[in-house]
Amino acid sequence: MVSSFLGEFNQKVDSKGRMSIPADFRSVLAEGDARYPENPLIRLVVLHGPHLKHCLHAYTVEAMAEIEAGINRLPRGSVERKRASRLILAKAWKTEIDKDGRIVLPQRLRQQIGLESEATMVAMGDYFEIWNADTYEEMESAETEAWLEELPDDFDPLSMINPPGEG
Amino acid sequence: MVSSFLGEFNQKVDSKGRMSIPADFRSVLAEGDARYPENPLIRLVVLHGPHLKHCLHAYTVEAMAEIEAGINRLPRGSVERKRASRLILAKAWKTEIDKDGRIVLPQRLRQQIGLESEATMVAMGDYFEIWNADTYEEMESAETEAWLEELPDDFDPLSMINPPGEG
DNA sequence: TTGCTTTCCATGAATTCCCATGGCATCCCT
DNA sequence: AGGGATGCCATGGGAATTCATGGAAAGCAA
Repeated sequence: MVSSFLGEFNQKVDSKGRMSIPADFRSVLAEGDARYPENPLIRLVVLHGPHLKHCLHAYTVEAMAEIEAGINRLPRGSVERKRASRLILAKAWKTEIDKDGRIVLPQRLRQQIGLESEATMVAMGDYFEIWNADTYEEMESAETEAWLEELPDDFDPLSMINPPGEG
Repeated sequence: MVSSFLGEFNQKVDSKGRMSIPADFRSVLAEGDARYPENPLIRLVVLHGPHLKHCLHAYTVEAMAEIEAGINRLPRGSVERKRASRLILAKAWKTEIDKDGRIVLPQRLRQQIGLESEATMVAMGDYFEIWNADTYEEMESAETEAWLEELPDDFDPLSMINPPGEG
């Protein structure tokens, strides 16, 4: 059982594109990297397909292996498999966290999500998102406002979840 | 079957944000942590989503695992799942109780509920709430007053409960 | 060389760890 | 029942470590 990403963190991005990965996330990424700790440099995979306009998705190498396995289960030569490969595999970037706990995001990826001086990383369970901090804040407050209007004051998001064994 | 949180406790919060977890709660949290007692540091998860303005919710890791499982049952990539992740997983904070029986609440969480020097922890069955002691006292007395007006003098809250096995 | 990338080191702040204290309840022995 | 001893619990202070971050140095390619 691997633990999942939890929480939300802001980190600086310097002029070289360097960005600290929060310690909490590093430990999850380490769990999902069988090579660790023999090899102390923790790996991760960042997806940046065309469906991701505002943020990048970061996975452990283990979770990425499962995604790859899922693609391999599609019929060889099928349109679906080619499409999935093109959108996922071709748009994946594997890298390592350096000994200071940072990665260097290539300029191309920073541009794609409009990342400048500050990033927000948002846990989503088996992956986390990388946002421009300002963009994320806008999106989130807009979204929160929207559901605060729609839903009763005392709405609890836990009510969105069904108990097990109920179809 | 794990035992549930019971009772209501006040604890000091020092300038570093440290707060003792009541021994009664610790033992419930320990039951809900499969890693205990091999690993003597009991874990817990604190939720602080936007629906929680006045208090935080603290869960055992086991209860949190169920919540995560519920989220994972939602279709991958669905709006519901993303929303639940943003409101729950991204607003969750996993920590450990140190060997002195305390946790350190990050400043950000203390601010969210206006927690200063004294906290009240209120058992709610499978989780407990963390309040600023003053806020809780006000809220509770106001609520109690309201109930006394609405409800008949001889109202027994136990009447709200259904017997088991009756659908 | 020139520009770009990677490696290494420095620092301040924040966090975690470790030890000390005092209160309260319990236990035990006489 | 007295009265001490014991142990757990909540709380405080200070030391040590980790973390995020900035800058310099060193490699590499064009």
